[in-house]
Amino acid sequence: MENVDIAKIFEEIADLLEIRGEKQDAFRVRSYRNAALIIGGFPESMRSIAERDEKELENIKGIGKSIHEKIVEILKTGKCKFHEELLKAMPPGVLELLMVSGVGPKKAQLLYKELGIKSVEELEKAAKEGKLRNLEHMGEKTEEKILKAVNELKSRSGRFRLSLALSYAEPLIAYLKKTPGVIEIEPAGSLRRWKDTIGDVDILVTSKKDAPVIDRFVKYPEIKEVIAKGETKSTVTLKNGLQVDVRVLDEKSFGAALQYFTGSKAHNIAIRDRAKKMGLKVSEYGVFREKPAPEGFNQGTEKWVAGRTEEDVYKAVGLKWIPPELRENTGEIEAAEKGNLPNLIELTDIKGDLHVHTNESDGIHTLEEMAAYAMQKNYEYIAITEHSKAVGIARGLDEERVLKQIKDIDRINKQLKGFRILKGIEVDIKADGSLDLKDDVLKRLDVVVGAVHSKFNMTQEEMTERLIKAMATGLVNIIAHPTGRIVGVREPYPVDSARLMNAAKEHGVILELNSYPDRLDLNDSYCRLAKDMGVMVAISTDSHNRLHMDNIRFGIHTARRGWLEKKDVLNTRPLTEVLKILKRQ
DNA sequence: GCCGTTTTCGGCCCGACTGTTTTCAGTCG
Repeated sequence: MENVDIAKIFEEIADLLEIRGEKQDAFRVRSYRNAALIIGGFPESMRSIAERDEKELENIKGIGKSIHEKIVEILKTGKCKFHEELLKAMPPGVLELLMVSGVGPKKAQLLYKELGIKSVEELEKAAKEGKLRNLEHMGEKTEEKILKAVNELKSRSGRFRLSLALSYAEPLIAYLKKTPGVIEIEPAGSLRRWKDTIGDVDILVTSKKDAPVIDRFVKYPEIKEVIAKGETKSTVTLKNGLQVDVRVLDEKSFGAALQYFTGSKAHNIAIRDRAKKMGLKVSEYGVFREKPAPEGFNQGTEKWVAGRTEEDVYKAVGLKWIPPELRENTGEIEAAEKGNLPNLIELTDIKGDLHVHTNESDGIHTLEEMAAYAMQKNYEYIAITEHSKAVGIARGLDEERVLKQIKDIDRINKQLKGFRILKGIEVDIKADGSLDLKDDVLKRLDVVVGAVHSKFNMTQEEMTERLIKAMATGLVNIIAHPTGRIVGVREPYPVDSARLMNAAKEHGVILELNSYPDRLDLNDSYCRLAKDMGVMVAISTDSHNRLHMDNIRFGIHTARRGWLEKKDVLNTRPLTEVLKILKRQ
């Protein structure tokens, strides 16, 4: 039971309570949803916290007595009695109805109560038969909308990877920029927070009065369907399935809107809650001070106090500006309050790349070409780390070819000034935890990256043992693939992260954060855990061609999401320090 | 169900859009 599984149970409890719709449940629903948000985004697993000390769970803000007990119950038994009871009273299919856009708890309840609908299929059937239009607050249009949404749900492929969403959003932004009267245009939402997957794209625009922003937006040729179109807001679906929201704003409220639409939801709720306690109200239009109603009036007045820039908004609620990547309500607000925000790593801090392939194994460019591109990026060094022989499909190197490459690199290094190619390898960690190349050859290299390429279906314990054994050889500097996660394709292979990191610390091993936009080996929560446990991280690209080196920006933003600072990352250091840390000099 | 610079009870984030209504309920972000 990982955090996501626990979060899912609480999310379902919230849904079920909401559909049940008893008045006194409304705020319980919020509590469960809030708990799901917090647990889902929590940097450490509930399991390892509970193992250390169950009482610690109660210290987490948003988790009280009841939810604390339920977490312990779920960890112990794998399920939650309260959840099961709710499920018994409500056919599980009714929950599915919430996945249909336009159907929320109230409609789901109505559909179930009045028509006995308890699955998406039944909903579709009833809509086709024209049975929905007779229900309260529903008509023909609702019926149509639901049918459309059901089709949409059937064809929807889920969230988009960040890199893909960027490739769709950038041309659209360029298109909108050409609208006469546009002043400023900025993507917000999870795109701005650099989440590794994106549900939809939010674009904010400020413009002169009456600029035809929305009118031009809905004419974008890539649009499949306009879902909503108002004066200041419009929602569409693109042909590729991506949903895009555009909001047009006054300059005066641009900062407030940027803050609001950047999210995350959990962060915003916390910010608004905080503001309220200070007698302020935060909306996308600004920060307002509420004045009490004068004698004889029902309603007080509001005074606009901030909103032009994000800095102003945060300042108004007594906080330092918080980088978008941190806005998940996982401690950043408290840190901003105390002035303890991390000084996040920047792209320009990176001095080299420690995981690069050439055409000697499965890359496409030569040693010289890769080095030249790295120099162009103002790097001081790169490490050439080919696959080893066990990875036959990638033309992995055996001992003999490694020795030959060492000679090649020595030769090229002699011709280079102010730049050095490090001799390395991405050695395969075999199923039993042994390494794929002989010790004496590995010892001759500057850097050894260990990686798993086979038998991903091991149990968590077996996989953790395998990695720890490899670390214990004392020959591995950097461990790649500690989660093996491919965004949207494969969930992480199971590793006991706390144990892994303890072992990394013990053996002086560094964890690799792979910058492939869809192959995040270290995700943000692992980064944060690594930071908390004092384990160093290397942000690498695993480049197979020279342009892959540009992917470093995805790694940087993942690292920022994981609160990493310059000092936490190996390859922000100059070459001499790196070699010292790798204990090769 | 959670929380506390409104502290153990009484609050709990805010606004736009749609479709149904004729002043509003539901959904979404």
